[in-house]
Amino acid sequence: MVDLKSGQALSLWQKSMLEQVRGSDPDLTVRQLAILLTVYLDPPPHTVRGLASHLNVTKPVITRALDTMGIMGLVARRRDERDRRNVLIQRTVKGSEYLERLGDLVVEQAREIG
Amino acid sequence: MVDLKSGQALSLWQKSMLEQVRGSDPDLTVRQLAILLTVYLDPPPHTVRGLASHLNVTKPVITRALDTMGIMGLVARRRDERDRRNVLIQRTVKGSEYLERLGDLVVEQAREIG
DNA sequence: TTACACTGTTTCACAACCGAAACATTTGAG
DNA sequence: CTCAAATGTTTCGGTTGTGAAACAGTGTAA
Repeated sequence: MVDLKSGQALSLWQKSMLEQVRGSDPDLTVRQLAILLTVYLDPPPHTVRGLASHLNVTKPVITRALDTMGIMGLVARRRDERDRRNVLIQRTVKGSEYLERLGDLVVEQAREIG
Repeated sequence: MVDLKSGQALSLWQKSMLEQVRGSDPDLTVRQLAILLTVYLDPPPHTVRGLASHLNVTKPVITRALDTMGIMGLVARRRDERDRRNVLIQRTVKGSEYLERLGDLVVEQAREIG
């Protein structure tokens, strides 16, 4: 299924990056995208601390990325009622749609290579 | 060979993004990465004008990205002697190595999925 | 030669991101 | 109750990227 040569991998990345750059949507940074993907693909719960550790970045990086993507409607925050120090990061409909489009886009580009 | 499901595509992206973010190398922006990949994968010659048109961004974006990546040693600039208005963007050994690593990294993550 | 068209670059004011450190809130242990 | 530990956020100073517009250098055609 997924047997990728190095050259094909780079070509896939180029095509996908180009699609994202050319589009009118505001670009997400690489870090923001990594956070978004982790929130949607890894099992919850997701906390600021956990994401920071997982990505090997500082906590403020996560807070700021959540601010930005929160405004865009791609993720939501909620306090953990069991331990009110924690903030739980949650998925949104808009975020799901965004990633669905991204996935389809990559698949599309992959098909053009094979 | 390359038959990617949407979920697999997103998982591949997540893993690759995480590898890039976690690394100590300074992150390239999505735009910078798109430029770098285009210079190395599409046939030369590459000009500022051409890249700007290809990525659908303004010329200063290309100039600045080339400044940054030039300092990093990932690309080089040279004036076109046939038409000295043009600047030709050239590959470097360091840039080749950088993309080689990126390609291997994506292939590696793809293998873990299949 | 003179005027114009075309390159890539620089400038401007502004917004976004960064790491480190200080901060407020909440929890839990003594 | 009190104080230390843990959470996420905000502030600080500095760096980098942005679009629009002005810019300098080069080619081209009248």
